[in-house]
Amino acid sequence: MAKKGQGKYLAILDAAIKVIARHGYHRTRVSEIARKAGVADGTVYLYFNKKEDILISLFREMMESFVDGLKSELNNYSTFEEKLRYIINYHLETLSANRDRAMVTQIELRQCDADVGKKIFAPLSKYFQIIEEVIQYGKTTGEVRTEVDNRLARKIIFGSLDEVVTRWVMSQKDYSLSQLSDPLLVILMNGVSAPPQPSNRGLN
Amino acid sequence: MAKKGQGKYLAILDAAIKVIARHGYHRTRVSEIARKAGVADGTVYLYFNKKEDILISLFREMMESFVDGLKSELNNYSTFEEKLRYIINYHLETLSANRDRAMVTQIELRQCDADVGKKIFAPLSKYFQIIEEVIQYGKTTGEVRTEVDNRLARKIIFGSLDEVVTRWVMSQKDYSLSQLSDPLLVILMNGVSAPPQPSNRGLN
Amino acid sequence: MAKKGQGKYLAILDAAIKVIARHGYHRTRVSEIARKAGVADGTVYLYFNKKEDILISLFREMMESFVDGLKSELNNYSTFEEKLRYIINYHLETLSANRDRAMVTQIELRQCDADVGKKIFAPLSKYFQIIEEVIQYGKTTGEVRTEVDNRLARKIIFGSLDEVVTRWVMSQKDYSLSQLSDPLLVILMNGVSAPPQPSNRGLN
Amino acid sequence: MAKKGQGKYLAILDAAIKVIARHGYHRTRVSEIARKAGVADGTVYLYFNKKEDILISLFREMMESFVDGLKSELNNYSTFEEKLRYIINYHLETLSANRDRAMVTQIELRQCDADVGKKIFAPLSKYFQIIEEVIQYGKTTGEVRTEVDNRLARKIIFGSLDEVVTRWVMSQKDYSLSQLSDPLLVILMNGVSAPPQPSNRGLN
DNA sequence: TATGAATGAGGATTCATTCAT
DNA sequence: TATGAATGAATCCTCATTCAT
Repeated sequence: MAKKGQGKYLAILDAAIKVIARHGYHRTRVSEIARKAGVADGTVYLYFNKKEDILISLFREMMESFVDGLKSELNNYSTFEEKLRYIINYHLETLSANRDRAMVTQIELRQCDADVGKKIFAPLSKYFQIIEEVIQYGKTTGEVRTEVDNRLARKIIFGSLDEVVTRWVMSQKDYSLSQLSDPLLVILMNGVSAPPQPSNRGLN
Repeated sequence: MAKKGQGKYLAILDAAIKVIARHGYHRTRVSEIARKAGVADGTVYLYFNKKEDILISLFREMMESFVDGLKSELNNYSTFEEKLRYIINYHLETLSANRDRAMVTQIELRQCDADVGKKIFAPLSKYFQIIEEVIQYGKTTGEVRTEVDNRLARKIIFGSLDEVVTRWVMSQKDYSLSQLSDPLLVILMNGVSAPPQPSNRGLN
Repeated sequence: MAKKGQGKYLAILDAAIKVIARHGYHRTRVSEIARKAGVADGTVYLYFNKKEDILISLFREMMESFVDGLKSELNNYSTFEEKLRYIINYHLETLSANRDRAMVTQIELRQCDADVGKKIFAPLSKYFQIIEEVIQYGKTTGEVRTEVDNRLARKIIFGSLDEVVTRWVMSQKDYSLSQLSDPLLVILMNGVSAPPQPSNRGLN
Repeated sequence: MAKKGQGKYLAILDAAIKVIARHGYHRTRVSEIARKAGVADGTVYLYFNKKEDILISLFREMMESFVDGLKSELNNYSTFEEKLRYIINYHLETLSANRDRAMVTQIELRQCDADVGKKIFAPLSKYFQIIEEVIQYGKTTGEVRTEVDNRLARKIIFGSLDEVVTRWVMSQKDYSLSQLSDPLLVILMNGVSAPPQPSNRGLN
């Protein structure tokens, strides 16, 4: 039952994702995580100090691999639009690849106590930083208007992605997240408003 | 100690907001809500069936008054842009008016178990519907591109607002939410991208 | 099952005496005390904050009633010897009246952690004080040598009584403690040494 | 880290004395003893069957060396008074030489369960026997009144010494135990009472 | 309606002990 | 002999919920 690889530590994290996704963190008993990981209850405490630490480690591991994966590819793209498209694709595809993982990220990780919140913020803020850097890059290439506030734009981008994923996770339906990438990119780039009419003004 | 008005029911909800905002839902004891509301522990169960119901009622009450307030004013505006501006203003100002309330909405309400999630979705979806109707309205006035997917646009609008509020609630800093209304509107309307260069100017 | 009188508080203490005497404090489960007291597990925590507090309260209650009973009678005696005899009788009879109680006092109460030790010392020291006052009184009546150190004499008196009770508690045999009162008094008063021989010196 | 000498067995006992003196037996984890002894947790179980056995062995070793040391010297004294003085000195000096050791003897060793109590009694009773033999010897030399009950006198002597040491161990103050030897001897020999007044002096 | 003492199921955590190496 | 990772039984305490008053 226990996973190989880096051993019981990963086995416990893997089990935690599944169990927490199903029941929610607070309804999850440590003993159930242990059972699913194929270890004894006490073994969990050789790798984590408290139940809460499982959640925090879970998020840290996920965010780190998420951000690492994102960073490594991002340099392959040279325009802002390509970079943003990549972020959107990466975000949606990574999260839709594993619904359990997404569920933990979107729902469970927000509930926690203030302490947890802070510990979770650190890895998240690296992602924020990357987005803001891309926006800044867009300004240097002239693709992004200079009046745009980097931080606000980042909140809009991240907030949109996050909401899209949240609704997907909460929805029973099984639509594909990736199909939303292109329309999302278009709106983030151009907004929702129709371009000013080429105006038949001149015709009158 | 007990609030007047609609009596103990509201007193309990008021107390719940404060206590949950401070400690988080799961760390909040029913007895603490009761104490803060000035009623006996058992009295809480004359108005609510389970602890969970307090949270659900809390959200329903908040969303209903939120949506009612939004609806009643929205008709005063005749263009899509005005309507969207109003939604943004209303959302940010209503939530920044009471940090405790905002905290409960943004953080605590997401934690709950699947059941709770569903009960919470109903009032929220009314808000979603209003936003989508406004978008649809924008299409009829020609302000919104018809290719824009209503549901996706709604997710972007709501997701952006939600993220802006979430960062505000989590942030220690005390900046004003309202100041973000205008720049947010601009980006949602026009996106982040710079307009195509009139460019061939020099060619003429 | 629950005792009447001052209600559950006393019922729990009574149950605790019996259970702790049988199994020892550390082997005693709170749930067993609760069961014997005829209350629910949680009820114990309405009257005591921690398991440890049961032990402390137990000792405080016992020492207080012990000291109160001792004080009230002690004034009836006017010589040091009578007072000391009364202390000895009272100590031995009170403790032999309830073997469970004695067992808790003699054995279990000494084990505790430093914190407990300190909380237990306060009531005990009242008893020490009474003994020392009686010794001092003996000096004023000329019954006690003035070179005798009050504190040391108190330790000898208390230590002797304590050891006598400890051996009785630990012994399986069922001899009477009271029968030791008189010989104990004699030795404490006169020591073990034979008086100097009236010495047939004069006869030679 | 591991002590030399008889090897790990003694290292573990030494470590146990220190750790138990600091935290108390029940709060002491076997792993802490192992760490302090410089051995692995499992190694402890090559030398002791159960945690409890460490305590019992500890006491047995201490009592055996205590009794051996006492016996060997006791024959050097020929009067009861000298022998008793030696016992008192030896008891107080031996225990004050190592506060950790004393702490374990006085406090921790009393806590244990009935089973432990019995196993501990055997080595202790050798000490009791020696004291009683000395008392009996005092009767043969005429130094001790024959009415004195040997067992009771032993309890008084041991109880006094024990109480003196207990108060010293529990006290924060750092007074010398040895200084109590002489006054203790005087009271045990002669009691606390003043000699009968030669009184009829004035009549002559 | 209102109370709040009482309930008791539930679960995180500890730590003595084992055993494969 | 020695190790120390792994075990899992054991239990204190919390707190949502009930119900006699």
